[in-house]
Amino acid sequence: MEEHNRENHILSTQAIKRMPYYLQYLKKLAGEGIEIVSAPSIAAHFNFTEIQVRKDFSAVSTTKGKPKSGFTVKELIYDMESILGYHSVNQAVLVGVGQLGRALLSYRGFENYGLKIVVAFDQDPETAGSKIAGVNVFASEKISDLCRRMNIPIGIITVPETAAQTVCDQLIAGGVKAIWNFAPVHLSVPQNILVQNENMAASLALLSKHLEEKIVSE
Amino acid sequence: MEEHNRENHILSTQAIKRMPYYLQYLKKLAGEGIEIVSAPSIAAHFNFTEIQVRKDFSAVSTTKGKPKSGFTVKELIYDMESILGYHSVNQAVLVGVGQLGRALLSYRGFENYGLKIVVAFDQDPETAGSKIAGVNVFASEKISDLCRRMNIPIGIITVPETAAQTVCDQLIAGGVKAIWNFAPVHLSVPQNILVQNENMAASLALLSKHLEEKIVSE
DNA sequence: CATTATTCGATATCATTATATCGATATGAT
DNA sequence: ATCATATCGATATAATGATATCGAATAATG
Repeated sequence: MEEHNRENHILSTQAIKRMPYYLQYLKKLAGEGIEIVSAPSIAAHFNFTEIQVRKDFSAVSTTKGKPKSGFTVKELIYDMESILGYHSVNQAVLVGVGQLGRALLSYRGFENYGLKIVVAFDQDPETAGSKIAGVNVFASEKISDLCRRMNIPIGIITVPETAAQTVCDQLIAGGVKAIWNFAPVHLSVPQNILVQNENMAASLALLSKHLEEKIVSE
Repeated sequence: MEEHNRENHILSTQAIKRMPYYLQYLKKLAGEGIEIVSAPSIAAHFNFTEIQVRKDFSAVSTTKGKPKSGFTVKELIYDMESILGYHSVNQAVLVGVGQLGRALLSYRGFENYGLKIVVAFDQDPETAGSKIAGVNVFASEKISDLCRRMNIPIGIITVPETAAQTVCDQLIAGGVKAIWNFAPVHLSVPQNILVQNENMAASLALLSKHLEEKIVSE
């Protein structure tokens, strides 16, 4: 007799990226009092295929969908939030308190995504010592030491590209496990460290390519 | 007799995303006076395979690489910049002058990527009428009209998620061809309009998934 | 001037991701 | 109760993207 547990359904990288979109929409539906939702209706909203939606859901959901009706909105929300780690909060530090750094510090929404920026760093002695959006800013020399002592798993890099690799090395020296990199450079890191690049130049590349209409689809 | 022109080599979406990284590195090399570069050396730097680098290069380059030596740095830079449209400048408007909007307006680096933000919009009557980083801010009601009159191809959305679809519709009504969306929502648009999402929640999802070590590679 | 080592380009294979097909099951209508 | 229909899950196929293989080219070396 076969056992059907969730572990068979693997969650691909692409699927993970779609989760926040599903989640946002499901929460909106829940807010409107909708309790059951079908894969085809979700697919219609996002312009996905219903098969893809069904697969994505089955990869994260602990319960099955019901033929002819669909999935329970609340359960989907709960399951996705669990999978994405929104129920536990990860602490992060941010390095580089320029315009972008300040914007990220001021964006309180991250806590909904399980991320809390607890400390920031900046090279400028003026900025270091100040407090931005309730977060203390320290001098960059203290990165490694503080990260290690506070056992911080995530580092956010919002420094100019020339400083990015140095900062990255300091974060890793401080024991950080994952790096969210907003500098438009490639960072060299050891195997076990994840670098998540938020490279706007890359997005822009797709944009302008589209405007030239020579692109090959996605 | 077969003709070998560049048109055979198609440029995939993923390859386009890699271009800004190559470009950044190639420019650094050029700054150091390096004139020739090989695929294996580039691959080593990025932790890519040399085959991938070679394929990417051959998809954009007008000239061929030379066995035993490599590619001409200058030519690669020129070809990539052309492909990515950095030589011509696209005008854009930005809607939503909050923290993030201000950060983007202040970031002058976009002009290197062929993007120039010429006008901004905001709902708040205080903000509208002001000037941020040299860019005039107008009231949101004027979006469609101004975009159409100035023939703007790109709209940047940095408003809260509740307002994003409305703004999106206004931009499209104004004739915008591509949208760079920083709001964490799916936008519904006609077929011919490109939406490039810059969803930090999606990146965060991958980050925290990695921290749980349950992820399935990339 | 022949030999060797390195890189190139083209074609082939493999991996990942997305879509299509189809039988099974639940809901609502007759 | 039976039938029609919408949706489900599972398996199969297709598309996209990454990697491996291999002969050809060229620069450096003896």
